[in-house]
Amino acid sequence: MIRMRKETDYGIILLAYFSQHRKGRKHSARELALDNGLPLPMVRKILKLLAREGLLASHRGAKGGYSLMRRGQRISVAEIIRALEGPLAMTECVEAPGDCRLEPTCQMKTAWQRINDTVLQTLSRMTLSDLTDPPPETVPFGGSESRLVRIQ
Amino acid sequence: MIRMRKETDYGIILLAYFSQHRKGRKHSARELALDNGLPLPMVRKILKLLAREGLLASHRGAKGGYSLMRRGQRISVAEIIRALEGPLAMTECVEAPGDCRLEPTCQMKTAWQRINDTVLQTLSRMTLSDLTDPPPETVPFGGSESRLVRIQ
DNA sequence: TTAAATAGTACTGGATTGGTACCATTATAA
DNA sequence: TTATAATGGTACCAATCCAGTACTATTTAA
Repeated sequence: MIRMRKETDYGIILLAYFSQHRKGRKHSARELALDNGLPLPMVRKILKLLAREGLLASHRGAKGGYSLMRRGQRISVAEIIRALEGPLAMTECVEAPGDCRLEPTCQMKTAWQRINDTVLQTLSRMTLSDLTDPPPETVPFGGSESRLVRIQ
Repeated sequence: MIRMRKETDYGIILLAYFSQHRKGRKHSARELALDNGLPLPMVRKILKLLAREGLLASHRGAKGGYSLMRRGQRISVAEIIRALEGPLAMTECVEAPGDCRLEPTCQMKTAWQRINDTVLQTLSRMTLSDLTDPPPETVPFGGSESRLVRIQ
């Protein structure tokens, strides 16, 4: 499966909403929940996280809310995922080297490291605004500053 | 996190073991568990799955065991993952279009589809033998039959 | 001073996961 | 023909994880 957590899924929806509105604009948890059809308590939880991780700025008090810290073009999907689910680590040995009992004999470690890096690269190349305004090309992501690399 | 299941992790270790031995050679669950330091019942469970999914051939009876159906170069990591955890679907809407309550209003669907495709492509490009005998290049995976594509 | 907002934290029921157990079936070989 | 070594299928269990909720404290605008 390799399923995203709902938190992350929702988080991306929320951030996309921000990125589609005027840059500095504040949105409250209530507004975001209503407009996106998401459960308010979840939205609250997620926004707190995103603020703590530095993707959103929070404004307390009446007429408060959250605003995007950077423009959508400058926030990568990888960053969002890391903020909401922690570092991308497809196996234990990638996240906590030395913890896995099998590590001394297992020959997969460097392979996993590379798989991980590759997936991470893929997700780092996609920005929030790519999500809302899909770039024209069909094959792998990449905006204007793309360079050539071998695949397949 | 985006963590692999232990089942999948172990499964890849097991398949790599197969691919490092002579092609048609049979290995029993017991042998595999011992040699790789994995719990026998888990190994049994995984082997059954891999056989059902067509990656391994099973040979019942005494002196039985499992053997690889194809050579390591012809089995991709994506395939193994799919066999053990089902189709790669980072969100609900990718796996079961129409089931997500948010789908009518959510604008992320095509984006997720593309993220998914990209990650899947990445994993499809890596073969079992790439894992055991890492290719020299550092940047994204790809064997000899590579073609050019834009990234970054 | 009131109301509207975020901050922090704790909780809960249900699903998923890692791991086990057991019995049926199949095939080898003495 | 029978004992044994193997897989096939299925059911089970405890522990963890996850989606979602609740509550209280704090901050700020009007």
